[in-house]
Amino acid sequence: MKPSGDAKSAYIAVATRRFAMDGFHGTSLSHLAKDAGVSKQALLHFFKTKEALYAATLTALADRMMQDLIACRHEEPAQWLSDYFTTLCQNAYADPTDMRLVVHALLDSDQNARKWPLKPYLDELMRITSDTSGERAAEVSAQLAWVSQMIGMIQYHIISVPTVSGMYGADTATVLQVEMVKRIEHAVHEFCSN
Amino acid sequence: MKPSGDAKSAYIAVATRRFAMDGFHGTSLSHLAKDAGVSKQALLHFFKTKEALYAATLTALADRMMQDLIACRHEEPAQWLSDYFTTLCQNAYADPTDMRLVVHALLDSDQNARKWPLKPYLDELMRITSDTSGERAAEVSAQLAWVSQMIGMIQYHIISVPTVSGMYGADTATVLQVEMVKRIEHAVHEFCSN
DNA sequence: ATGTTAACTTACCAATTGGTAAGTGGTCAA
DNA sequence: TTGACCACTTACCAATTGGTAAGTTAACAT
Repeated sequence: MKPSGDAKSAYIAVATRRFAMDGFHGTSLSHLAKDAGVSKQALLHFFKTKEALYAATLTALADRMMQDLIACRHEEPAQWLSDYFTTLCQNAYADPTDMRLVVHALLDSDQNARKWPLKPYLDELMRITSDTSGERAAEVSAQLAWVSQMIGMIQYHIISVPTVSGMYGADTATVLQVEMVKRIEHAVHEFCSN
Repeated sequence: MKPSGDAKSAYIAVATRRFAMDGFHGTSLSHLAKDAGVSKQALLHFFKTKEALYAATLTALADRMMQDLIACRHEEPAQWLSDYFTTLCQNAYADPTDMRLVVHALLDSDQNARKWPLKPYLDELMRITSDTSGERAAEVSAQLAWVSQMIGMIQYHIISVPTVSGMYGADTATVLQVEMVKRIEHAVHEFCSN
């Protein structure tokens, strides 16, 4: 018998990739099973429904994003944020899976009121940003706006890469990537120094 | 007999709403037919496949976005951009359909290399931005980066409204909307005055 | 009156969907 | 040795999918 946890997380890994690519509705259990090299019911043994597997996928995503954020910890909040956002963007060029999954999940979020597992991650991000601002830490909405703007800017940019590349060529897309990282650093700098 | 053009565009309107809500894979021809109050084959009479209907939907979207952009025309490019982006955002609060559709289309764009109908719209936006900058109109990628950042910021914000509302309450979401419009104006101002 | 065409409808199709039921074979504690 | 349990498989299911084929109905030009 194979160790249980391994198989389960392997299935989540497979599901993550496919859900990120094709979304919830674009992914079938049969495809997932074929990707994982097992029968469809192997998945349903661990996750009672497709929805449950999707939920597990999103929870794992939230854990990963929180880990990545913590991994960039730095004494200076400004440096922390700058490091985090730039590495987030750079890594997403190599593997856009997580960013795509977040956006897919956002688009799905109306129809079924699912408890959103990314809230702790967002809260932690807002806590860090509140440390950068000396006395004016009052307005929560301003921090939420900035954080939302930053991750939105990164995630949207990542999901638009294939389209931009198709429109203006791979060269332009590459130049745009460099430009975007510069803009991220600029945005963090500007936010932390006023 | 009903006039042909009316019915066809009515079907596109129905499809637009549903594709924007549930994406391509989450929408079935039967649902669309029920929404439109006709049989499934009424749709297939005008659009040979589901893909073709989706493509027509995206083309209509592109036309609409171009129209909205032109409708805001102004002597001053800076004013034009400011007007356009703020009204785009404001309208999207009332009806997020178009913004959601764009994002869905972006996520779909890898798997099938479809000719992207929004390119003229993007080109026009970049033309306007190039008018704002006096002499430094050289770098196309910088303009593309800015334009992509602006529409990304707006579209991502719009699709995240339900989630943010669920996380932090409708009140916070409303405050965030006001904050976001201010940020748009600030971004346009900053871009046009350096 | 008649033929043509456009805008549909009902009837049907194979393929795929998410999910259930009932095993199978191996591991491990007693 | 036995019996429980776990990870998994094969077999099956009703429902739905996108799409085809063959009418039907009404407007309109000739």
